[in-house]
Amino acid sequence: MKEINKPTEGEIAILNVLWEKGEASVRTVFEEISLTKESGYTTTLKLMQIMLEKGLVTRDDSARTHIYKAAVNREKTQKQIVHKMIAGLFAGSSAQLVMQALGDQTPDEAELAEIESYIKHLKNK
Amino acid sequence: MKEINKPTEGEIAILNVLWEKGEASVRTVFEEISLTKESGYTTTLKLMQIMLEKGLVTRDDSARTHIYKAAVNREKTQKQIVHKMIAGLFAGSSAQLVMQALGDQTPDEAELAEIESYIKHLKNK
DNA sequence: CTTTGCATACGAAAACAATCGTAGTAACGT
DNA sequence: ACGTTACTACGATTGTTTTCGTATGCAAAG
Repeated sequence: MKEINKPTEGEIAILNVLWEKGEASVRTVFEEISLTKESGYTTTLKLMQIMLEKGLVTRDDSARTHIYKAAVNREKTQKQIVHKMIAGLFAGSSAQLVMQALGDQTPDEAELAEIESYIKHLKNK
Repeated sequence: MKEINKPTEGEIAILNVLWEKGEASVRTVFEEISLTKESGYTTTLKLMQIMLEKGLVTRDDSARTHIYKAAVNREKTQKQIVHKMIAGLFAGSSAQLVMQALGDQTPDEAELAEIESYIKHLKNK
């Protein structure tokens, strides 16, 4: 049975960089994260080491500078978190979440159209 | 200055009960929470006392049994959290969140229709 | 070769969250 | 009136996450 390893907030930030870039060194991740958050290099390093232990990332340590990759699937992880959120905050109604999300910061036309067609797709099932 | 008081998970569970019921005693909240979670009465009590300090709830302590109310707006709080999530986990694309939410656990026809009409509404703006 | 800089490793503190035990007290049933 | 039950208060413990300081090693530049 696969254990549900809910990444922490700090871990998610790191995963985002790895998902985005495919792979990255600690420094690269650190610099990316530093853009929005204030903390030291070794903090990111430590966090990534912990994530390695947890199996959230893998790394190639054949070279002096280790290169990390996400070991968990992006969509799957997102789904986990969103699901938890729907359950906890929206009493199981995904519609509520959706409308909250849409109302929050209206997406552009293209995005709306995308969602619409996705809904059509769902209805024809 | 508007405080960025992000409630913790345990606090959200309590807020949900208060939002749902309008107001409630610790015991009422505790019993509601006990349905899904295992922990002691005083844990809920303590948490609610902390929430009072943080300003997340108010209470009427004129009677022996204190009655609590949520002090933060439900939609606003949901919005805060969802927004944070979109920013952190979906790189600013609410459409992605929406589709993740919908794909996660397909909502029923009624919900889909509701969302559709909501999108139409957004487009005509 | 030596200095300097960038890497990793790791322990430990700090910050935050959740849990519980115990004490004190008001209310209630009998 | 008395024992039992239902509350609140609050300190202390435990658990988790984040943060940093320091040790150590390698490698490139001078």
